[in-house]
Amino acid sequence: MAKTLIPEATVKRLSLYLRCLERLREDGRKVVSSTDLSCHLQTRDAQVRKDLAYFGGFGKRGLGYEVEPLISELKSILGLDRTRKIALVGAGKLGLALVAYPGFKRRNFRISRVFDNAARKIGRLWEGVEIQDVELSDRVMKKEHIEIGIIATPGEDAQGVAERLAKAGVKAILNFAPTRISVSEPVIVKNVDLTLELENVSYHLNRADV
Amino acid sequence: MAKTLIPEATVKRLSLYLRCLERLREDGRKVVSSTDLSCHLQTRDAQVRKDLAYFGGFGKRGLGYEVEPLISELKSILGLDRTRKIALVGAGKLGLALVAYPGFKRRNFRISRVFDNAARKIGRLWEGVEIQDVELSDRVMKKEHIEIGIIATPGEDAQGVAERLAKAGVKAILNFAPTRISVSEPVIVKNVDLTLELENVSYHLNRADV
DNA sequence: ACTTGTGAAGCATTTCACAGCC
DNA sequence: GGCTGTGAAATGCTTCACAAGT
Repeated sequence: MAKTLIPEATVKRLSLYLRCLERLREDGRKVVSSTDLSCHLQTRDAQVRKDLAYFGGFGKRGLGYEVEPLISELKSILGLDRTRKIALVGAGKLGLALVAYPGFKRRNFRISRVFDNAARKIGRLWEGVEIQDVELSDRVMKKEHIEIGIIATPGEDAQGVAERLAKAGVKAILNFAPTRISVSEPVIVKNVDLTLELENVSYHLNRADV
Repeated sequence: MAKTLIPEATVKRLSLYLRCLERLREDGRKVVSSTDLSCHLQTRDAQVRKDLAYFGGFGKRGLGYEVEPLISELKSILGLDRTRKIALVGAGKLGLALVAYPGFKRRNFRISRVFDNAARKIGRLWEGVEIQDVELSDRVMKKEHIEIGIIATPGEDAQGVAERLAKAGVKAILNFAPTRISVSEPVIVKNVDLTLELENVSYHLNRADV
């Protein structure tokens, strides 16, 4: 039913267009051209038009795109117009920083449950959420229909947690642990490896003379 | 002088090969084939061979690639065989989590300076590093030849910090703030937007029926 | 027999260029 | 005049298929 002919690269840029539009809106802009959008991101104007045209003719010829309606359209396309419940496993420094991260709330992502396996952490409150025993996660997550799981454990625990999350009926997993995970269930898995970008930088520094 | 004919996609995979090889080494493997490597990542064997061949004939026909030498080669290509000094600006929850992140140390990235502009944070110790006034950053960074800057401030401060880092002679900037930054100087800028992946997940959940 | 290295083919994405509309 | 939407061309990346080496 869904037309999956849309390039993944296009979908990734949608989020960037949304950010850019929100900034332009704050500056009071009512209408933007594809050229306006393209010069703030690093791409060509034709790319912007083609990307947006995949989802419908949002623009007006001779004029451009209206900022406010386009923001709404993009939010709807990205599914950001409704709240998504998230459970996070691993209440270490990184995990707790993610729970407090304002960028998630701003996009309607709500980390409503936090789990850990360390007795000394269980029961504590963080950002209004109680840290619970990971053993309870299966039941809680099924009952509350939590869609997304975030893994912020040490690398060696990541695979086990991933399998647990998958069994608990999660539809997507975001893995911040520096270990590749694989799941048999039909779950969307995204690995967010914080060192990858640094390694990439290191490579390019190495090449640029010295 | 540098042959820049190497696809960026290849460079990104190099880091993944390195991780995979280190795991295989722990399992006691001495030699691997391109097929071994490809099935752990999600790519084809020919891709692995082509990627590695860009940098030299590391493999032996009929046999495969020796694990230990290949790990060394990849580290050298990625510039991970020497320590890189990093300064982090923004001692909030995310910033401090990054300072403590073990994955960076493991790859020879050393966050040797931490800066903030909040008086109540300045002077505190974290992971053995003193949090310093961001006003001192220019002088300190130039003196210590710090190559990489990490921005972990709120979004509204990111652009200003980026310009400051660029003037302080940094060669690359990793921006964790949810705001696009741009710098005039010839600096490598990488935006690591933690919400991008979540938004991508949200899009795909939206498409997969409900 | 097994596995690399690589030109050639195939596929995906980006850019060009222009018709169509405001 | 300015700007979108879109086929067609160009570019870039991946996969195939096989010669060559061990």
